[in-house]
Amino acid sequence: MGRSPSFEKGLKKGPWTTEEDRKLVAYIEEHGHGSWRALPAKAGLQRCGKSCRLRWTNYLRPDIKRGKFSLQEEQTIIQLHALLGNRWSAIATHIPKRTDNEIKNYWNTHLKKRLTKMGIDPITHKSRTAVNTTLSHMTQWENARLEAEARLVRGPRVASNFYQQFHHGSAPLIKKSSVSSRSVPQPLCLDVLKAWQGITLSKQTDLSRLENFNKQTLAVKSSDLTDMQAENHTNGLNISNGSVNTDLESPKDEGVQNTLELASDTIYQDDYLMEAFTNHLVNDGDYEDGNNYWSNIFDKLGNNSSFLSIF
DNA sequence: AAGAACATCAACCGCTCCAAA
DNA sequence: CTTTGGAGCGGTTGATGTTCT
Repeated sequence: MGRSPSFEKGLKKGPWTTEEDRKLVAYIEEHGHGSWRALPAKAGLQRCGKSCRLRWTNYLRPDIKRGKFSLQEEQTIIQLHALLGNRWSAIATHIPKRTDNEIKNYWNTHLKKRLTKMGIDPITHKSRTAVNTTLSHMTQWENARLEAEARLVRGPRVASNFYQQFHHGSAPLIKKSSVSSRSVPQPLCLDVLKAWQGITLSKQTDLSRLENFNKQTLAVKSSDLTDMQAENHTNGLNISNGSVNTDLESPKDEGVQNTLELASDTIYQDDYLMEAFTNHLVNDGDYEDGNNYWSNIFDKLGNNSSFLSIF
């Protein structure tokens, strides 16, 4: 096999000229990109299809925001990277108008260095001087995350069955990307975490510190709020001022609160949220049984319309 | 002022995934 | 079931710009 490199076909490489950009944009605006391989000839470009696709998706597409990353975007990238690792395309789906390439570059040139300077390992997102207890918490979370993602890889039916079992609904559980058929379904565990962050964060007295991140990641649509408020106190949840609160009271909730109080770093507070999330929803016995894992989640959160909309 | 060192980021490469034949 | 080719992903490169000595 092996495809011929573009230079063997006499195709141009390197930086794009404004004339090439103009041709590419004009063609796509009129015809759509269609088959990328066929596009260059039709558009009158001496480029390979791959180069055209890259130029379009990373630079010319109209729905791209360029320029400096905001603090909020930075925090989101760091938190998503802690959760997803170097899965840039997955991270990009959660940061509007930014491309995976741009996020990857920004991580490699700015954020990674900054974290290193702060004494934080950019791979594990742990302080290099972290004590073993933190390590074990994060190991616990990582195991939980990998387990959940492994289930997703095995197939969406796993979660779907739970949903059917508890709610007899027909809403799809896996978000399918509208952009690409190839895209991996977005990890449910991430979305669940987001929802859970919204809940646990609302219990903090110092909510303002993370308010922006909370609003962004939970992404409660204003249109959902009415529905949510109508379901006040369903499953221990209630809605007010755009955030989700919980009435759940248990020794574990106290543990969550105590854990949160230990967190001193704004960005890395999510480490503790992960731990809180893991501890609260997943005890050792339950977690070995995937059914209990998901049924716990749906039991605690599933009747909330906004939460369901996440799926 | 000059050139060395460093930073940035667009673009490329090689690989995998997946649908269609 | 196997093969093929299009598309997308993540890692890396290299041209260009900026800062430092």
